Amino acid sequence: MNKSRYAILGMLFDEPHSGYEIIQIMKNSTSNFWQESDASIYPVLKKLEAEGKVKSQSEFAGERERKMFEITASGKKDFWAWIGRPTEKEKHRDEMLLKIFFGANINKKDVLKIFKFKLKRCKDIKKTYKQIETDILSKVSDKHPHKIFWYMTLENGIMHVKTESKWIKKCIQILEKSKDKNGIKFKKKTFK
Amino acid sequence: MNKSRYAILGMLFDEPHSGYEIIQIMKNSTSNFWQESDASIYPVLKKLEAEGKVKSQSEFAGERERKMFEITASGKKDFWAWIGRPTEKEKHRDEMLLKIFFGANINKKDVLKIFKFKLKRCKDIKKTYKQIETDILSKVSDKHPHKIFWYMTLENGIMHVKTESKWIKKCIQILEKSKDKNGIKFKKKTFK
DNA sequence: ACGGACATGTAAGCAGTTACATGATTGC
DNA sequence: GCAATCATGTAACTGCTTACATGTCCGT
Repeated sequence: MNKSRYAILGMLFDEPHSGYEIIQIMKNSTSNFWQESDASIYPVLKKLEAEGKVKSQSEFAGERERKMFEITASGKKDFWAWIGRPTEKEKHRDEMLLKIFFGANINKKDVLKIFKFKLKRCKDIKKTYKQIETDILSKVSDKHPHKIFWYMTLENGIMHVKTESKWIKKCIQILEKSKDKNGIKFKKKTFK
Repeated sequence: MNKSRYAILGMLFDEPHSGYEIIQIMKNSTSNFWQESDASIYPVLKKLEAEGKVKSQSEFAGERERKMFEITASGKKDFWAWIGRPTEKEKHRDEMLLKIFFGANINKKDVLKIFKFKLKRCKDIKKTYKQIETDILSKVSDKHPHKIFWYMTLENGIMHVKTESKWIKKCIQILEKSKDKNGIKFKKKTFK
């Protein structure tokens, strides 16, 4: 339970939230660059409470319980300590790039299919981002201290998805111009 | 053992390699978007062999063994089946973006530190990419069927790292222009 | 003689996911 | 009356990493 705890601590920084709320907030705000599976939130919260980083209090709406968690002073200290530590390099795996890397072993049509499939996904993502911008971010007051940072993370997503689209289009062009290299066979070493 | 197997199968497509060689090749070529820890290669190779996707033959240089693995027809079939399947969305976690998302709870100086730290890392990565381009890629013959695809994956890295740098510089500018919002305090809800 | 690269593996552990389990409330 | 959403959790599994274990060969 290494990084999830800081995501949760950060979510609780301004005001108390229930586990369920944290899940919803993450889905609507950080899912672009940070997501936890639903089930993982509750055990982490439990552990954080045991360590005194958060404290909880149950609210009831009728019979239904809502356990609200509040960050403690010790939790804030942890959060800031994390902020101060150098950000670790993330090992991000890109399955599409792996496929493209092996492109010479795939026929051209299939490579193009991979590109076009991804391009479509990029378009969808771009649309989602634009929607977040108009539906959510633009409605937040400029005085809201978080707004500038929420905007930054969104902008990061927009810029990268545009870059990805540009790269794909460039690759498609290169591919379509290139003669099909299927004729040029590789000398294959095999034993037996 | 889900995706690693295809990375390995792909590496063996043209010619047999030992586990150790695969590790080296990955370090020098796909580490940008795909990496496996050293220890993970051997068990996967073992499993692939048990499934008949690769077959091995030991070579000896004196006492030292080198187990060379060759892909089988069944392995190639698996590889192509993977190529044909839609590429899964990857959940990539970006710790820096998470920190920035919580920027309102951090003092401005520390946010700038996070940006500048990442900017330096971007510069280093860019340098590495350029080195790969001049030291390795430019020396590969244009007729080499893999070259075009190796170039594409490298170009992807270069474009994204440039985008990231651009984004960071933009964010730093925004931050430096903005008045320190520390005065505007958030109404904090706490219980008790 | 010794460190570093070459070479292959095992064991333990952990972070995170999927699937499961339970039940209340709201809206149609 | 039923589906969707609200709400909290557990259990089992899996994929991956870290650390360990062993030994050879080569250059200085």
